[in-house]
Amino acid sequence: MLRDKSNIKPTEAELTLLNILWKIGPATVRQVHDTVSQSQKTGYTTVLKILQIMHEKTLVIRDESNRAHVYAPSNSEMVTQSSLLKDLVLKAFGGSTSKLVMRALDNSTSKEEIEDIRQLLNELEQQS
Amino acid sequence: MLRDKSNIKPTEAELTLLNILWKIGPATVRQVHDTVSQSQKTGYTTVLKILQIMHEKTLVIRDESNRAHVYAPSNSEMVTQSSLLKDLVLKAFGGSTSKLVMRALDNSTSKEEIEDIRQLLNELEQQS
DNA sequence: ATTGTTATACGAATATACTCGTATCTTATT
DNA sequence: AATAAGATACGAGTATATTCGTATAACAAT
Repeated sequence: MLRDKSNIKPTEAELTLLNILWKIGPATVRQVHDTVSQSQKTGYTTVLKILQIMHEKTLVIRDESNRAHVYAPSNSEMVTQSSLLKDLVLKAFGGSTSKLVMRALDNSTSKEEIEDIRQLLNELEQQS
Repeated sequence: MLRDKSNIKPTEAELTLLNILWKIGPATVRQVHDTVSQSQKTGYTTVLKILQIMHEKTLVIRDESNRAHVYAPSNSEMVTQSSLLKDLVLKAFGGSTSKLVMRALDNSTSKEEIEDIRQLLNELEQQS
């Protein structure tokens, strides 16, 4: 069974690096390593290797025109977030998005957040 | 670093079996295997082994008073769902639950679901 | 040109997840 | 009692994820 390239689920380490690339934009291994090192101890070649694997999986694209390759995410943060949510909805919420949303919303949700979500619900309703 | 027992993340195979246990209630390996077999081909001893591992991880409890042990989830579906969501919020949404919720809600959300969520928002607001 | 710095490539060690065969034990049936 | 059925335990093979050391190549500085 061939995997749908558009729907590869990044592993935990891969997601960490994707978060960095979304934040700082296209970057070299050095830059990614510097950034990730601010929050956790990781070897340079570890970051390199993971980016290489991500390239094989087409999770990132890379520009090899310079000696230090420049990596960039293949998919936007939005697309990846949607994909991860879809996966979780299927595996833990019986396919029901509203169940997931209702579970996500709990007492710790602030008034501002509640208002933001209300606003979005209004917009969604008008569209349909 | 010791792991918080209440916050162990089940793997994909483990979550499949947990879903079955939540649905059919406490069950023997045979019953779980019969159920999982309805949707996928899996060996009996594979199910057995995974349940044994889950027992070691305290993801399930088991009653050994009869020859065929009876397995039951340690945590409710609700608690596990919340835990998985919390994990995803941290790893893919910068810790923002409302970002996750807003990403989860898209055009495919039905009017009924929208109304359900509105209702929940009202209740949350009154509580705080 | 030689040396030092910095890059990629590659292989290997380790950890975890998943799968299943075989051994062994318990209970039921003849 | 002997056999069959059905259960758990255990070990091992395979796959994937993660980590990093070492080799080698590219470039810079002297």
